[in-house]
Amino acid sequence: MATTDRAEFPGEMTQTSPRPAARRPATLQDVARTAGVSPSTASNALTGRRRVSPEALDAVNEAVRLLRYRVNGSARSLRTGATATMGLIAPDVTDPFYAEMVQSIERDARDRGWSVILSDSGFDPEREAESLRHMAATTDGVILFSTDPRRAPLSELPADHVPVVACDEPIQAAGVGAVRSDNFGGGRLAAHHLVDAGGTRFAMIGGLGRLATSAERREGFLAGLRDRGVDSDRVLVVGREYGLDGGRAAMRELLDVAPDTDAVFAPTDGQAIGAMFHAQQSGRTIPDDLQLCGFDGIIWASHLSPALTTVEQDRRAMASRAIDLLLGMIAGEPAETVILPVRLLAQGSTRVGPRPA
Amino acid sequence: MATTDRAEFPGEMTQTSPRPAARRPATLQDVARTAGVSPSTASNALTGRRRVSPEALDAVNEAVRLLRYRVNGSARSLRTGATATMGLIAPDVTDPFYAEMVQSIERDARDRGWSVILSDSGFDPEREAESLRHMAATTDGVILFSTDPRRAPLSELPADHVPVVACDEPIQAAGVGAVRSDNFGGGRLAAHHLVDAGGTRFAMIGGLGRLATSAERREGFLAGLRDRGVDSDRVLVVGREYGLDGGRAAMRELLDVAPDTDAVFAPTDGQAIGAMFHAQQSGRTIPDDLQLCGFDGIIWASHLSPALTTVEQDRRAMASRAIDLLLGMIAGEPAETVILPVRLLAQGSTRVGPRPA
DNA sequence: ATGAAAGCGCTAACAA
DNA sequence: TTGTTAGCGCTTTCAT
Repeated sequence: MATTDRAEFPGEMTQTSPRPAARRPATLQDVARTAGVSPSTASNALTGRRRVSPEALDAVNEAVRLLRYRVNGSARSLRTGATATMGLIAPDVTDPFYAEMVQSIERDARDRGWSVILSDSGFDPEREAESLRHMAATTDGVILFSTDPRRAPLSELPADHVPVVACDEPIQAAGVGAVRSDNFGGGRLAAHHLVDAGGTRFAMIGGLGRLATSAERREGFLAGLRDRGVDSDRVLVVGREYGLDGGRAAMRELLDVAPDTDAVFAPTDGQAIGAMFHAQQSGRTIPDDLQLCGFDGIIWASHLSPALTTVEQDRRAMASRAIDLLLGMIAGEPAETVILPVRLLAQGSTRVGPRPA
Repeated sequence: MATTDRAEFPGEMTQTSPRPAARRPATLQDVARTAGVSPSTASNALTGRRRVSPEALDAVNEAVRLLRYRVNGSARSLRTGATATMGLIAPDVTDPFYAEMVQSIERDARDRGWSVILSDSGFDPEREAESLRHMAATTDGVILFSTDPRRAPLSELPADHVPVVACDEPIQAAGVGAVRSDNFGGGRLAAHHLVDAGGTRFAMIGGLGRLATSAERREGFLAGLRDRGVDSDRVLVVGREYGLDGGRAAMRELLDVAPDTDAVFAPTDGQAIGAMFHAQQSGRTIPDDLQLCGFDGIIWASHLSPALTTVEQDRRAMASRAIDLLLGMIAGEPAETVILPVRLLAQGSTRVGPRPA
């Protein structure tokens, strides 16, 4: 590194150079010198934070092109205290719902000139807290799909608090932004639909899951059943694990305990699909023997046979609102809570209910 | 920001403070002062790059705890030229295969103290190149699931080349590390299996996809058929789009052109599953009417009815080998190419072939 | 509209 | 083993 001296004998240049001339990357100083302006003018030309004469601007841009200059992010961050990087913590990027959210958020962020550091918490509050702590020190803000809201991991953060937007999951802490769907309303929507489609013996699988979201959807579902005169005390609620396997297990338990169930709600599509697979492999026909409604609206739901009826979340909107909110908070605006509407996507796993006259 | 002065009148302290005392985060200087040592000793105590007396070590650690010190990554990076951050570029994190790879890589990296900046290229070489360029300037190395190997985007990088490991996809460029499965061998494995399971009229869907991986698997498949005496010129190869929709479209085309096909290979599970959905919805029974074999071994493959026979890639191994390789290259070791073995996961979408006596 | 100069927080020569 | 000091590349007063 320190041996920047040229070879003293031409012969030495002929050595098998494993790498093409590894020149020191150009600095802003180099650009300024080449452009014939001062470093501060070069800086202002590039950042646009101060007006610069057209000539200077051109000269700087030309020098940048010539020298293939790229700003040194570390130096800029050290100076300004900002990194143009945000953290993103999700419980399981293998789950299509989170995967879609990650994709949308990352694209949206990049389009605005931001980088995204990803962390998969694996539904583990420890990992989540550790990632959050790390990101508090290395990013300008974090979008968090929290795994355990009761833990309120934010209070454990170092004094320098990063802006945090809680996505999908509520978090009990002041100063935290939040973006999520109308989970209660969605659960209620599912209940109404299942009743209208002719369900008579209702159950919910995955209704005991650790995510607060699951609880909200469950309460909405039970309330929706009550709206229609169903005694919600008689509604079976089983299962707490997420994903296909969680749904399978819950459906197994359900068919064991209450084989005459004919209308089932699941708080996530992953669980609903796992449940559907198990029910079908146990010989049930959907929707004839059993009607099923999920939540999320992941792409897979629409490809299955039958396609899964589900309460669709507007993932794109959640992503962009979360970023709007986070960037706003980074810029000093106050934290807000955004609740997005959901809609019922009626597909083959439920029968269309009797049309009202 | 600049007004760090205390309020001159006690009364002013009572103003509604929107945020808890936003103290300046502690610096290493602060730690050194508190611990009663020099900055360099504090630095060495924390990084372990030079031996430090036990007393000094204790004092520094205590000061760190006391002041809740966290190292300023920008400053460290500016000084050392390293960021402890790697880039990860994948074409579509919504595809379970990439999602699983991203999850494994991220976990593995974090366990080793590295952060991961994610970029979804959306199968777009432009986005891919742009991300690569950006990461070349902000990370210490990149793991790249390239979308278009012929483009050889690496040659366009600025002179300062980051170490790059091409994962899953080959890249035509010197000095690039590579980790991928034995795609040719896997395709051949699929062919043998389908023949042994009684297939007679073979086809491949998604065999025209843009990824080089698809071509390798195709060639292996055709070679495998030839091994068994099948005239590979008579094997239909259709479809170029990825994902469930790509597989659906390809199967539609196939059933249209050659409805008597009874054994199909797809180069990715996503395509295979889409194809299976379409075939089933067109009234075919799998495996009775049509046998199907995919490639990747994603979790969904094992949940379907019937479960999808597939050539399984060792995703965990790919992830950890890619990171090993990348960290090695960052440390100055030469680029290598690692080819990992695959195995056939025989499930319900193919009939078990006649056992050889 | 421009330039000179200071300094963000850290690590690594170098000296002791 | 420790401390002193310089400087990584950038932005930003402040002065012109």
